Amino acid sequence: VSYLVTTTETRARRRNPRGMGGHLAGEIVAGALRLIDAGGSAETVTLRAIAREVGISAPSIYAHFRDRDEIVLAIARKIFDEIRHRVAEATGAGGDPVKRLLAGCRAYVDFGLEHPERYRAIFTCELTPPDARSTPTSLEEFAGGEGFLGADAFLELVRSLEECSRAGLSDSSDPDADAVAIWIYLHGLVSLRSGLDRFPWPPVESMLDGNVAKLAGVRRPA
Amino acid sequence: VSYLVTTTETRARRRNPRGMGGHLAGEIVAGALRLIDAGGSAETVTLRAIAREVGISAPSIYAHFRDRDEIVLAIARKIFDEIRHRVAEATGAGGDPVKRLLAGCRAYVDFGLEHPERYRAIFTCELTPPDARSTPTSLEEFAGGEGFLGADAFLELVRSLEECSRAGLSDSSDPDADAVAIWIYLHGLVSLRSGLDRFPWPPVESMLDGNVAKLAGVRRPA
DNA sequence: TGTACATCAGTGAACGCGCGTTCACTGATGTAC
DNA sequence: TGTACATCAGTGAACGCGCGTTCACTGATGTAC
Repeated sequence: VSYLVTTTETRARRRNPRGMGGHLAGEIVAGALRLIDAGGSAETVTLRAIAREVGISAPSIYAHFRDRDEIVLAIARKIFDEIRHRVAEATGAGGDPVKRLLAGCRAYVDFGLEHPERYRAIFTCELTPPDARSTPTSLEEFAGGEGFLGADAFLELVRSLEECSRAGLSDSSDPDADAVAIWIYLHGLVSLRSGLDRFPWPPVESMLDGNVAKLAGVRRPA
Repeated sequence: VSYLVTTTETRARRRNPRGMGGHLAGEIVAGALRLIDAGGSAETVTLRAIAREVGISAPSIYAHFRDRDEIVLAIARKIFDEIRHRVAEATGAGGDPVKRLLAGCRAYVDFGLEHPERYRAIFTCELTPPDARSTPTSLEEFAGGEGFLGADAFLELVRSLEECSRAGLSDSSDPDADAVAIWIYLHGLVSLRSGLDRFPWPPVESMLDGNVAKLAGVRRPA
């Protein structure tokens, strides 16, 4: 006879004190993030699995979220916030514009490679909140609205490239278009690398700076 | 009283003639592809949904596939074959090496943008067949094995870049690494564009050739 | 030419499961009198 | 100080659903004699 010992994880959660019931919303999002980090795709992270992870019953979630979609949206917002924060921190760290552009790109890629499941999750679920309906025609208009949750992180990139251009450090004739190209490269790097872990990738450092510099029309840094 | 008319789609499928039962395998893969094209993620394409689409009962599938995973693998193989074929066709169409490199990239991207669901599907499901277990250390070793179903299409890219280099048309000091960078760019272009359809993307033509040329270290074509 | 039989392509019913969501509820904690 | 009551944080049981998979089967078609 063999036993399958399911780790019941008795996890003696004690209920929040009176008036602190709102804390559960945070615990729910945190639990969902833990599930994503554990390798589950955005679809494996079910409402019931979250409840199990947090240590509550499934119906308890409905006091804090209208439905499953609202949880997914909350997770996406949180992940995007994290990316934006890390990129902004790197970009604002000082140095000449080229250095700051490259630091921002590094921060973006580092986040993606450190948290491949989170990065993947935000591109697997719906990225646009349901209330954003109009179709923008310019970059500014797009970033101004709430069209794409990650718009801020991307705008940070555009701004640093424009700075390079203004400082005469980039011969980019169209910074907006080149920022898009860089973003495409960064996204491709993260998603291809973490999707194909058996591929003999060159080390990140050797690929990133040089290729971003090429796309940005920037003289290679020393 | 309101009726929900589910299009029962009586689809009078007649059984395959004697000895032609094997045809059903093809119909199953074709049906699954239709489901993917219709917008379903790789997980929405369930065994029962496929059976419904093809017009057979669910158990009939087991005569041709061991389980659901085997169908998914068959689909992935088919899609990769299609990409490889289109890239090889474009690369082999003639012209100077740079022209052929760019044509190959265009073919890759065109496929991805024409069939965003198919492209997404192959990167959502497991890409490595279960029998490939060793971990390669070089590009050649990787492409030699069956490690990644899409290896052939990528190798096509490496070869055309090496040709450019040999013909003195590229100042790439490391064609393998630059081919990786290009692939990353192409993948990023396809997957970001088709994931974010509300973003004001510049037209493909204006982005592709120029940026690939930059990454390849190739003098911009006229 | 007729008939028994094997083969083949595919079915229908059933299984146990996990899902999202609903409903009426419980039991601890603070508050008013 | 004691007690009735409202509020709050969360439950347990149940619903209908679609899933992958299994099992024993059916009914048409070709073949041997």
